[in-house]
Order: sequence, then C-alpha cells, then structure tokens
Amino acid sequence: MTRDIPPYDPLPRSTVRAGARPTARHLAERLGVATSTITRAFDEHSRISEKLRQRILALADEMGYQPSAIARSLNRRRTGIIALVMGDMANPFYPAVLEEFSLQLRRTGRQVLLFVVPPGGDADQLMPQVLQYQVDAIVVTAAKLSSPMSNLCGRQGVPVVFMNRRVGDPTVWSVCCDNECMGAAVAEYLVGQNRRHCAFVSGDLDVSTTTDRLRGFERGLAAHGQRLIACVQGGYTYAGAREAASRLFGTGQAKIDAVFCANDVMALGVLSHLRLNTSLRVPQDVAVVGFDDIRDAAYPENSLTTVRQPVREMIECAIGLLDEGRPGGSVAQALREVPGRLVLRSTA
Amino acid sequence: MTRDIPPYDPLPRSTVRAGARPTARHLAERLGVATSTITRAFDEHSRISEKLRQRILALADEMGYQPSAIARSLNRRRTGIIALVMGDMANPFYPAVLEEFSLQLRRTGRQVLLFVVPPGGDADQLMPQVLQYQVDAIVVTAAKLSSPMSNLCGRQGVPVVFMNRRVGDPTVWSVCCDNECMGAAVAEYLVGQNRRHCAFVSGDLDVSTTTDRLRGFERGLAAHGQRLIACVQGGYTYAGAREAASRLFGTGQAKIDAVFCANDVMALGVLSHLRLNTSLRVPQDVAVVGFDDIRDAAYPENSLTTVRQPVREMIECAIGLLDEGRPGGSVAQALREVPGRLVLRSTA
DNA sequence: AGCCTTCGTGCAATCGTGTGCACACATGGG
DNA sequence: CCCATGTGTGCACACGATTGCACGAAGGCT
Repeated sequence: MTRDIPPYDPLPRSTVRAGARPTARHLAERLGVATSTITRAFDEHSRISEKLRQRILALADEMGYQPSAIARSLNRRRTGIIALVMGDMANPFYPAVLEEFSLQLRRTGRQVLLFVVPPGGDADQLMPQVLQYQVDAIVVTAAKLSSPMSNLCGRQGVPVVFMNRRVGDPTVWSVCCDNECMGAAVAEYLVGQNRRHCAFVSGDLDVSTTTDRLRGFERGLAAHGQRLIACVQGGYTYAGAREAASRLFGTGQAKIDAVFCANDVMALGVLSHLRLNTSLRVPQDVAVVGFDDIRDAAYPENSLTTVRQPVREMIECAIGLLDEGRPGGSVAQALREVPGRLVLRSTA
Repeated sequence: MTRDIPPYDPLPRSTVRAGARPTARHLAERLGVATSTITRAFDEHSRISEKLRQRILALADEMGYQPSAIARSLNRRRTGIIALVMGDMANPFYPAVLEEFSLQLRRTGRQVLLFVVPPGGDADQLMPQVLQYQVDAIVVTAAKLSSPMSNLCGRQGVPVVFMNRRVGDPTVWSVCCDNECMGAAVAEYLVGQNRRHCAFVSGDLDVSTTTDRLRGFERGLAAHGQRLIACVQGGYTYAGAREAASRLFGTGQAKIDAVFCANDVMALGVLSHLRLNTSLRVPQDVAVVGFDDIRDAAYPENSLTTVRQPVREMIECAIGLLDEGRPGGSVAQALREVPGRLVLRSTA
C-alpha cells in the first residue's frame, strides 16, 4: 500500500443523512469501495467479483438504494422515456392503445411520458416541453403535429412515429391499419349483402385515417358499378354522429340501406339514432358498419359489425420503428400498414 | 484584461457537432459568455441585462436550444415528473381521470409518467422503476399498493396519493368522493320512489370504494326500516355485471325492484341484461343506479341515473396534496372527501 | 523463474445545468 | 474625493451515475 495519498479526502464530508435518498456514494462509504464499483454491481455485463456484487446488492436492498435513472440518463444520453402525445381520450380506442403501449414498452424497460392534447388543441405547443425531457422518441396519435415541429424533432435526433395517421413527410414514420383495403372490403361485403344505397360518416376530412377509409370504400363500390349516395361529417364523436344520422335519415332523403362509419364511436351514435328516432330496423332495413372494434362494439346490445384494428401488432410495429431511428427513404418507405380484419356481428 | 490566463483552455475542444442537440455550452461559445449566463437568460429571477438576455434567447431559438430538463432535475433534485399508476383502463372513468390529471399538471409545468398496471396485476412490481425516475410524487388509482411499498416511498421522501380509494395508512393521502354519503343518498332516493326490494352489485369487497358505497347504502335503507335484499359481485366489469344480473333476476328469486351498482360500467351491464334477457321494464319494474357518471351514462339509449364523481375537483385536491408532502396526522386527517351529486335520468 | 493474459478495482473525467461566491464596474451620497 | 451600494458576469463546484484507462494481483504457460 505505497500508493500516493491524495492531499485531501476524496469523500470529504460524510454524506449519510437520514430522510434523503441513498446514493451510490452512501453505499460506497459503508463498504469502503469506489462508487464505480457500485455501478458495476448493477450492470449485468460489468466485470465484478460475484461475492462483492452480492454484498453490494444486499446492502442496496437494505438501504432502499436504486440507481437514479435521471443521473444515468444524463450520462448515457438516453433516458428510456418515450413521449406519447395523444388526443381524443374520449374515444375508447385510444385508452386501449395507451394501455397496450405502456405494457409493451415496459417489457423493454422503457417508460411512457404522457402528453394529452386538449380537445381542439394542437400538439405543437407541447413539443418544447416534450423535447426538454430528452425523450428517446415521440409517438403521436389522434393529434396534429405541424411539419416545422416534426423537423425540429428531426434536428434534435428524436424519431417521430405517427400511429393511426399517415403524413406526407418522409422524415417521420407512420403506422396504420391498411385503411384503404379495409374500406374496400367493407364495400365488397355490403354489396354482397345486396346493399345498394351506401353512405359514409366521416371524421375530419383532412385526416388520412378518414380519407383512406373513404377512398377504399368508394373504390370498392365502384368495382361493382355503385357510387356513394351520401357522405356526412360526424366529427369522430358520438353526438356528432347522431346529428349526422339525423341528416342522413331525415325526411325527403334518398333511401339509404347501409352506413359505413369512420370509427366505432360514430357507428354507435348512428345505431342510437336509428333505434331511438326512427322505425328502421338494423340490419334488415339499414346496415351499420364501424371501424376499430372497441370493446363496446362487442357488447350484445350493440353487436356492431366493424373492422378490427390490430392494436397489438400496430404497436409492436411502432416500437420496432422507434429503435430504427428516423426513416431514410421515401414517403412510401416511411409508412407501415398492418392488415385489419372485418368482424361480422349483427348490424350488417 | 490582466486576468490570469488559466493553464488550459476551459472549453478545450469545440463542441459544436451537427446532428446533436445544442447545449448551453454551444451557445456560450458562440456568444463568448459563460454557460452560467445562458442559464440565467432562461431564469425569470436571475440578474442579467435585458439586452444580453434577448441576444441569448434569439440565438437559442435559432439553434433550437432548450435547457435539458434531465440535467436540471439532477441539479435541483426535483424532476417535475409525477408518476400516475393506474389499473382498469377498460373503465372509461379512468381515462377521463387521466386526461384531466395530465391537463391540470401541465398547467403547473409538470409531466405525467404513466404506469399501467396490467389487469389482475399489482402495482408493487412497478415501484422500483417508478422510484428510479426520481418522480416528485406518486398518484395511485384503481390499483393496489402494499403497505411496505408505500413505506419505501415514504423513506425516500416521495408523497403518495390514492385517488378514488381509501387506505388505512396515515402516511399516504387518499382522495375520494364522499362514497358513504352518496350511497345513503341513493338509498334515500330509491325508498322515496317506493322501492322496497333493493340489491347491490359490488366490485371487489376488499376495496374501500365499493365497501363505503355499500355501507352508506345499507345505512340509508336502515334509516327507513329496510334491508338489502341481495348483494352480488360484479367484479367492476360489464360482463361480470351481466352475469351478476342474471343471478339476481334468475328464476325463483325474490322480486327485486332496484339495483344500485358500484360503478357505471356495471350498471350498464345490468341494464343490458334486463333489456335483452328479461321482460322487466326500467324504471317501472326495476330501477338501476350507477356510480361515476361516465360519458356513456348520459347517452340517450342509456340515460342512466347515477352519482356524479366530481373528477375535476378531486384532481385539484390531489394535486394540492402533492405539494404538501406527506400527511402528518391520523388516518382521518390523511383523507379528503369531495362531495358527489346524484344525477337523475331515466333509469330510476 | 519470467512473461503474458485475465481479473477486479480505483481514479478521474464526463454528461448539462444550477448556484454561491468573487470581482469589475457604475452610481450616488456625504 | 472617498466609500457604500448595486449590477452584471465569470468561476468553480455540485448533482449522481457511467466509463475508459491504469494498475496490482493472480494464474497459466514455456
């Protein structure tokens, strides 16, 4: 032990105070080792004698020590935090997405920092706060994000994934159900059931999710020489869809015998209107088809025919993309489509 | 400028690399100032000349610089992150709570780190991860947390608030609706409507939310010389409640003319059973009352009479408690009850 | 016995920001 | 003219963990 003795104590004041969180330094002092050794005890791949590791872990357990994820993040320049920016919590589809996202991410040791976009609000305003927290990636769903803002994320090296929405920007990923195909599949099915007067209840017409489904639906109808009879806005909400239905089935309208809705919440609104305010029978007089396959769709009093969005697979896909960084190629290459499935129940 | 020149360059290598996030140091180099000056430009209460501050903010804007919340958290020992631990995302009441929580917290510049407890799971397993992230407080809702675990949080100085659940632990806060009062109010109302054979559909009987409502309900009945005819478990779910209803209204049962359910989801399940599988009319033959006042309760085809939980006020209360640290006194003092309100619609 | 490799640990710098202290300079009062 | 008071800025260290490098010890090989 002829090592130079440094001129001052490298751990000058005892840092053990009651009521504060223990740090690696506290453990190090108690065991007479360096803080770096504490680190290594918690790292699977570090070289450290098994005996010492066990002593450290035991003491950590006793003192309630856990390495600080904040300090680690600073050093590693990875926080393990994924920002989830989400609007429209009123549609049960999105809480379901949220739940699945959270569960899947935790399996890989990552956390969800949630940002709810207030109804009618804009994700842009949130982005400064999102970026301050040095999140590893951003997932946006049911919300708008301007192109300058997603560029800002790009400049900072933060990958962005849109869930259930497609944007014409090759620098961000998009993960969707194959909306257009499924729209066509619905048309196909309805025509096969001898429906001849189909209508569509849309969400916002500037959102890909709605327009893709609509385009597919019209294409499917056209393939059988038919055309859409009516297209009304339902604003993605139950109340909006009831309103829309009252317009569709108001007096003096063409006789509609099938309604395809851009989501389940609206389909349930349409059903509600038909049952309470008309004498039309579902499905005999009018077929109703939704999209998403939310939990309520399967309830026996609804028993809604709908398109199932494969939430688990879509999220697996999105999480896979997070780890790839930012898309390299064209708009088409930045899009991932996961196949949906038509679920036949009692309304069509 | 006769200041001593230090023996080495304090900012040795130029740190401006493309593709990386700009830091205070990058700005400092560009402007020839110290990094601490950059900090001060972003702090309202720091002394700094207005002119220099403007120059700094302008450059920050141009370079896309934002102070790192991670580094700041390390220094200040406050992260501004609140952990929200939540189970039962299938009940729309909780996403609504989540949304409101997130919006209210952001108003005070704080963020939500979300932990979803998988169905049937336990919050205990999540706590190590929660604590690693040095959250400023933990809010638990619709999930169980063991006493040793909440003690661990206590030792680390992290306040814990239970939302919509009461625990017998004076070291953690609880925020509830005045469940027992409202249970009594429901009984009062039903008896006043000449209901004489009341039943209760419970959630888990080891959760205060259910037992308080039940106790109040029984107390209210007793005040009018009545007793509960039946009490069945609905497991908080729609399917469970349908099942429970089929037992309540199965053949050979006493004639029940009112059902009070521990939440709206179950009340809707009971309604569904009554409408689809019996010839009983609601409310003429049977009254149904729920609890929560979720969005679906107000839909015209449900029009459910229920108890409104004042979500906004409960969350305001919970957030107020977060800032107070940990409760100091008795179990009773650690409980905050916010008054609910009976909402009369068409089912009772 | 001597050399080389492997193992286990300490040292010190680093991540990016916040903050107490010191210092230079300007201002005002006596 | 001198001193007390403010103002604006830099310096250096702290926050808590990670990590490349160095070094001593141990063990295998010839």
